Amino acid sequence: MSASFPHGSGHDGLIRKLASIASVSRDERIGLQALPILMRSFPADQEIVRDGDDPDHCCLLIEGFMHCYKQLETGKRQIVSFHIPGDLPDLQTMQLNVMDHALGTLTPCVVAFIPHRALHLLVGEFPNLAVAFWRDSLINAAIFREWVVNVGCRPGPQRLAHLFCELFYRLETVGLAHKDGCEMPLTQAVLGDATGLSSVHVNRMMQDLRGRGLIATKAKFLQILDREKLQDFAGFDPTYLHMKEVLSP
Amino acid sequence: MSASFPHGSGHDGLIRKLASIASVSRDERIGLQALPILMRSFPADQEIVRDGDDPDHCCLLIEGFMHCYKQLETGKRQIVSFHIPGDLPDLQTMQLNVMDHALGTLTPCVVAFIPHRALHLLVGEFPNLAVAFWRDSLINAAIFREWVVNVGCRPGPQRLAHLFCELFYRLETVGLAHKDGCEMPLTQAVLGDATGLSSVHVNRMMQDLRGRGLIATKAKFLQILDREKLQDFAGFDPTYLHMKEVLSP
DNA sequence: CGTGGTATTGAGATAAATCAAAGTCCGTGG
DNA sequence: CCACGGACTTTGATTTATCTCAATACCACG
Repeated sequence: MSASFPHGSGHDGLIRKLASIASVSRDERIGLQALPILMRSFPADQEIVRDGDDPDHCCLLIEGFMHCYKQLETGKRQIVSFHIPGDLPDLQTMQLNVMDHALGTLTPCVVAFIPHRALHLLVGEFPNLAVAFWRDSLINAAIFREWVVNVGCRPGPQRLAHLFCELFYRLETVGLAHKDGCEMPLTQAVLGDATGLSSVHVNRMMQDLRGRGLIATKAKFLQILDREKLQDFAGFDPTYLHMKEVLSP
Repeated sequence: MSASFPHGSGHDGLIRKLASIASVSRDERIGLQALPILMRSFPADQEIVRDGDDPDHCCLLIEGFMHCYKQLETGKRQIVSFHIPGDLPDLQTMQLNVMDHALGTLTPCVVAFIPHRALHLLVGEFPNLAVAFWRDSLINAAIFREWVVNVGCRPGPQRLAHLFCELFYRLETVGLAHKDGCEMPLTQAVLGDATGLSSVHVNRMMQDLRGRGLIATKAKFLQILDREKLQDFAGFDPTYLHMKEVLSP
């Protein structure tokens, strides 16, 4: 199993995730290891959970990029979050019955499905794990807040730059970044749907960022030429990601 | 005490809030009643929690309107949420050490302060209350998502209309709306900071909404002339507020 | 009855959208 | 190995939504 999925089994991924946001005891680890997990692979651009669904399981992303989005009747689409390996993109379905958005793959993905029933039993036994999940939800909410700021009041180039800073930072945290950049398998149309810009404008703003010597792109790789300068330009302050905070027992 | 605060003591407000998102047992109610709560009044436009703070208590809004916002170095300001009586606008400080935004009053407010220490003891004793808090956080996150959509891809008039629908709906839920509208003590500049529009543009878009026969405004009251039409126009679907969902024990 | 904060109006500037056409890249199959 | 097709990126030209600045009008309150 872990042979076929280079980034570890679902259990390992989940334990690593929770350990990164709260301390996890030995018993809790054993409980997590016992969770029934179903691993599945998906092609790119596949809808995994539909808007309006009431799923009976959560997803843990093992490999690939996913996104949450809302499709408006006007034809417009807004991406509200990107997800990278280690994320629990629809954790809220444990507590909220109806999906108010859709969840889909952006690239080919490996996803681990964990039944709500098993998760509820587990957090019933280990309240500390409920706290870890709650904390994860709160960090996600903090990211949403920053996205409101991003689309609400940053000009095009800064808006893209800020998104790049966030993704780089998050990928780094799970060991998926390189020294000078990261994989960025997102088309300009996708970046547009995430930033509230048209794809044509995204293209021009990327040229702007390249012209400023902040980034370079080759194929699906985003090279960050000067991280400090990029962050300053974007007004990026990683505090909102709440990564380096003291872990309480 | 409850004599001086018409909308009930802090304890009542908190119990009502939690009961609206999860079932609360008799013992839990007793535990909540025993919380040490400090009530305070504030004038309008006062910052209650600062960006970067690490508070040791949560706020429960008893009376008035509050808002969460981020001030950018560029001088721009983005409001990321509005809060009405019954809300816990900084509940996340129970789990996240650093405020990544500020919290302030919009109107004169009555706020109940509840120490983290007491809350942590309580949720330690009653894990079900932790779930209720978690659920509240998730509903707030759902509202942030919808705000990303609002600012990201709705045109001016629809954007304002959507915000009005949301506020009316939420005020209704806590019994603070009238049949045909609600108090709306928000200046056009404030509405602009929330929707990512300039105050001048807000003014023109309000005229647009009035011209369409959707709303009317007198003094600080927002009259909703045709709720159906307004919701259709805004593309408003209250699902994301997760109000009517089955309450699990 | 001022006076300060809002709301409104007008005119001009600008960021970003739209539409349409090339251009580039990349995988696939012949 | 090359040619093809489809998806993505880039470019140009035009239109539109929204911003900015500045002036004026309207209240509500002391």
